[in-house]
Amino acid sequence: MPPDSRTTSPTRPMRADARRNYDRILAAAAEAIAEHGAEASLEEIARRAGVGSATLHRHFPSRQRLLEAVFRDKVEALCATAADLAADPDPGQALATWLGAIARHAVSNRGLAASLMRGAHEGDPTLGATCHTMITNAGADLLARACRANAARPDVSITDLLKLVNAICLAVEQEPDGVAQADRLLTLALAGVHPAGATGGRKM
Amino acid sequence: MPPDSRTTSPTRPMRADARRNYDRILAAAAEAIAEHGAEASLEEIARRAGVGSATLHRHFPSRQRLLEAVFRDKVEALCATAADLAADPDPGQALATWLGAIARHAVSNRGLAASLMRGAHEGDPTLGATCHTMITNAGADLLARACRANAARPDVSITDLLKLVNAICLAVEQEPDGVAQADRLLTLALAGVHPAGATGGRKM
DNA sequence: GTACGATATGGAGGGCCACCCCGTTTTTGC
DNA sequence: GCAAAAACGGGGTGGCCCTCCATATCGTAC
Repeated sequence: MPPDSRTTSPTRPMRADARRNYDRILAAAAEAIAEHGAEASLEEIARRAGVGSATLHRHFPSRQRLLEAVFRDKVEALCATAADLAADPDPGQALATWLGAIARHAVSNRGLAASLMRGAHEGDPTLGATCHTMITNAGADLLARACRANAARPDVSITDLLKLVNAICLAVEQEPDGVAQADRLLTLALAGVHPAGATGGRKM
Repeated sequence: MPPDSRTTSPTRPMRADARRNYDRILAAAAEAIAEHGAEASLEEIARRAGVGSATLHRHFPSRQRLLEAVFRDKVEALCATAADLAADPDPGQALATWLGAIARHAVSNRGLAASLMRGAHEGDPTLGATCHTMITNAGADLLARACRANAARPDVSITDLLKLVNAICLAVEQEPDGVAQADRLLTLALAGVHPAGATGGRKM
């Protein structure tokens, strides 16, 4: 959803050329990020979009904003998946499935993990609507259900869980067999290092 | 150990001024990396060291080399810790303790995780002696012992385990309460998401 | 102590980048 | 059509990484 595609709005609708450039930049950014990851050159994106670099910066004041716009629909899809899974008869399984889906998306869409990881932090008070908060909200229910069904430790937070998944994806996203690695590491983290049945706790 | 401090050596010893600059650069790099992480500006490091940027590049042909030199002693300490823990009566506990130690070091020494994560990969065939391989070798024993004591799943590799730890550290290293977060996430990953006693496996 | 060859140095410069300023062009509402 | 508002983009600034090569410094043999 580009900022002002809706015509009836408190803020004036976008001018036609602005909207066209906005879309072009988004398309070019998607391409470039797929090729070079979240650190893709903004100038190259502008070049590909056939737009001056100033225009890019006007539409997306920060790299994070651009990333969020690029991945908005993927994130929405993941949120929808979460909603579907909320009806799953096995809440523990549902949570695991969802985290797996995030991992799969994050590894095959370079830059997504980075986008999910950083909230609207650092003096960018775009209240709500960031990828980070969207995913967090979507996952909270899933985790709560899993907890209630005694399929997840009660002391684990959705924030920690997502941080774990994203950390894994970020770490393996530029390796050739990233998908396989992410899956293996996530499975490991969910099940724990100790063999099933061994004492679970850990002290240091 | 600077490359050629030893006087009896197949390669000629370093010239005194070269050695002085080498040390200065290392000190400046440690400072800068502590402040700005693994992506600290090389030019600023050279500036702080009072040397030209060419000198820095001559001594450390790549950022990775510089990181490895900066963190060499920390890594050696971790390896020594591993050696000590190899005598621990509880191999599972020993492994967990060691991984925790890595996490603590990695979070409080910004850049260490990044240095540990990347091996000598990408056309930099500095056979052996990289941080990555040192840590991997040190951990292999610990994991093998834990496995034998049935305190770790037999199908987990030391590579995966370290990747997990480093991923976590990389993800939280720039947050204010990084140490606490890293510890929480590592504990979670080691113990698993499922409450102790629940079925361990996960399918997707 | 001096002279000389080997070694190390660092400033200048090239290529790339993010970000901003401001004169110019395009769009829109009337 | 027209004027005001909105958007544009070339070009400038400053930062970064990295390399070249004329110069300075060191170690040594005498």
